[in-house]
Amino acid sequence: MSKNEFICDCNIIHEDRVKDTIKKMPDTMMLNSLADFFKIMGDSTRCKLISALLQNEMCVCDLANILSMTKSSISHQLSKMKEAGIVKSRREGKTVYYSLDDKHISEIFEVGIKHIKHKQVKE
Amino acid sequence: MSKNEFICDCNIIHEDRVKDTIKKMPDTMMLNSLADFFKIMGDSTRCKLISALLQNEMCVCDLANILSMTKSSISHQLSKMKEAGIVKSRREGKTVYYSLDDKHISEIFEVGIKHIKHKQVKE
DNA sequence: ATAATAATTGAGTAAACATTCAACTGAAAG
DNA sequence: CTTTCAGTTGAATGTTTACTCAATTATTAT
Repeated sequence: MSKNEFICDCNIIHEDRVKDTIKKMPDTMMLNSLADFFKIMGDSTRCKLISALLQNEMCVCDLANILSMTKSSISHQLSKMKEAGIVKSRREGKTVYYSLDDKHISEIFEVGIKHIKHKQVKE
Repeated sequence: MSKNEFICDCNIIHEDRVKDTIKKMPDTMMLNSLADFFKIMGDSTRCKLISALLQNEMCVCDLANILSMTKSSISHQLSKMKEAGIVKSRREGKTVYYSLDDKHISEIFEVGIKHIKHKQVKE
């Protein structure tokens, strides 16, 4: 394999390791989906919404009060989370109730907390 | 509790549920840390780096080749990931080897993939 | 010493994104 | 029918952030 096959600006150091790694890595689509998913989790407003909805199903107004934010911003975030398959909603008269749409979310929260504690130990 | 105690622009609908939820939610610091952690995971370059490092310890040059990106951008990302406690590095001569710094990362990846499959089923 | 190479760093730029504001829907009550 | 309230939506704004480019550091070899 010549150096020119590589697009980047440097010489390759460990060809075998590189080839082996590329072979074993998940496909790009999966990695992009994963990144998109974590991107949705990676915002403190959305993390707060998730942790609230882990306790109870609630309406936009409730959630806005809990986070001390406007209904508008909460609604914007909920709609992103809904599109990402994290929450679902049901309407009851004028009120729209939101709840989590995936049991894995609590699992992901727990593992995330584990990581944070792992990090704290090292400091 | 009067409506004025709430800072947001709306009337409260389910006081009991709101109070109960606030009581049970993790503290703000933990939720912010969680969000920061997921934010680091929420980028496709960093997800690719993680999935490469799940296979092998590697140097910046290897990783740049695998991702077809410049050493500079890889180095920038690795330094963020290091600060977040996700990767660690060791120098051997001119070469710096990176590897994952937390066993939980693979667990988080797996749960993330579970979520994506859950979502795909619904579509 | 000097050259060469791996990696880092800082400033600059363009894209992505969270919140605000104002206007608008949809449903229930008078 | 019109008023009221919960929620949504789109445009605008300010911030964050990923990548680029150029310069610099650290290490090894000549």
